[in-house]
Amino acid sequence: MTSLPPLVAIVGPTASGKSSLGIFLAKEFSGEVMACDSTQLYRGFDVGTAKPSAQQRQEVPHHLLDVLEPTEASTAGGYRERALAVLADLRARQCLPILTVGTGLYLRALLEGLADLPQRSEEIRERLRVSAAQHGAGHLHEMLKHLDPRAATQIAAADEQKLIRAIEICLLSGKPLSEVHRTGRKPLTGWRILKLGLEPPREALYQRIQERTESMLRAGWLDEVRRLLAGGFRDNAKAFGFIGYGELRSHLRGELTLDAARAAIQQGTRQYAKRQLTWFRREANVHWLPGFGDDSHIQTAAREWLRSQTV
RNA sequence: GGACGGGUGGGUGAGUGGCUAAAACCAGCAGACUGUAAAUCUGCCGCUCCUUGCGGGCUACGAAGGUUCGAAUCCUUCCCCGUCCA
Repeated sequence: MTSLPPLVAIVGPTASGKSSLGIFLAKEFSGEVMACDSTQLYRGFDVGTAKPSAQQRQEVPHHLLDVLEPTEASTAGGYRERALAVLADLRARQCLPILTVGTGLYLRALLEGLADLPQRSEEIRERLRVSAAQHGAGHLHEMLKHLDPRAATQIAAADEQKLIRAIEICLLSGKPLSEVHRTGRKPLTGWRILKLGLEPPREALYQRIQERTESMLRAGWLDEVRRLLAGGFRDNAKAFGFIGYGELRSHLRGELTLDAARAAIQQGTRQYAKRQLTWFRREANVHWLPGFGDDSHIQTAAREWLRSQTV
């Protein structure tokens, strides 16, 4: 009854095997993989972001990897634009898009659209930050209360990052945030969205994170960091905030033992996986599979489900 | 053998007679999140009962006794750990 071409989105926590499942499904259904991950966008950050290998990328075309320099900032809006371009291309070639989704916000931005919000302004942010530092805690929240009382009730007084964004929008648009939020949101149309979720048992997932960290280190993660540091861009390059990169840099500087760095990475990754699960649980219409994406039973189940959806 | 210092909830660690189921931080769990999202923030966090209440009961600050209306906090003995002296 619907003739719209399907679009598959695989959601799941880090280390749940989204890439493997994506490649498997791409082969089965002659599709191509689109990463939906804020970190894999960055060139040069490969091992630590668990980017698909060169070989995997040869087997199946991958999109939205390696499109940013470490010093560039990725944003949900930017991702959406790039993704729309890729989708147009895949549609023209009648390829099945398969998104491997680590970054829930980016998927939502793509599927549901973003409101017509002004982009960030570093000048305003700087001013707000200075003002916050001068006036102390609670100041930004008070400010937002004046600009948009409704929005203020939804953002915690301590959440400086979100407060700044909200105030920024009010100032730039001249309207309250809660009003602007309701305008201009354009959901993705022309595709039939099929969402698959990977949710392995928590203990197994944590075990896998443990092991994957080890194997990333064996695979030359440290050398990668060394190379990036030699690249000489500024310390505050956003990508160095990704899990592990900061820790390994500290280790290379002799501030952290490798054991401590490894433990911190594993812990940070577990916490990240948890947050991803919290986000994805709210996602509507996800067909959940209770295991890892590289498990053949799960792959079969995914394939059968997709078949049943795309007859 | 002697002299000090110390043993607190999963961890670090505050607390020297009642306001203490015990600060703070970490870990853990749950949650929020429309342009930094691998980010940022929130709640819960001994066990248990129900009529879910700033409710009740039980257990808890190395162990055992004691003082006191009341002890993690004072006293005694014992057991551990650290440093120093022999």
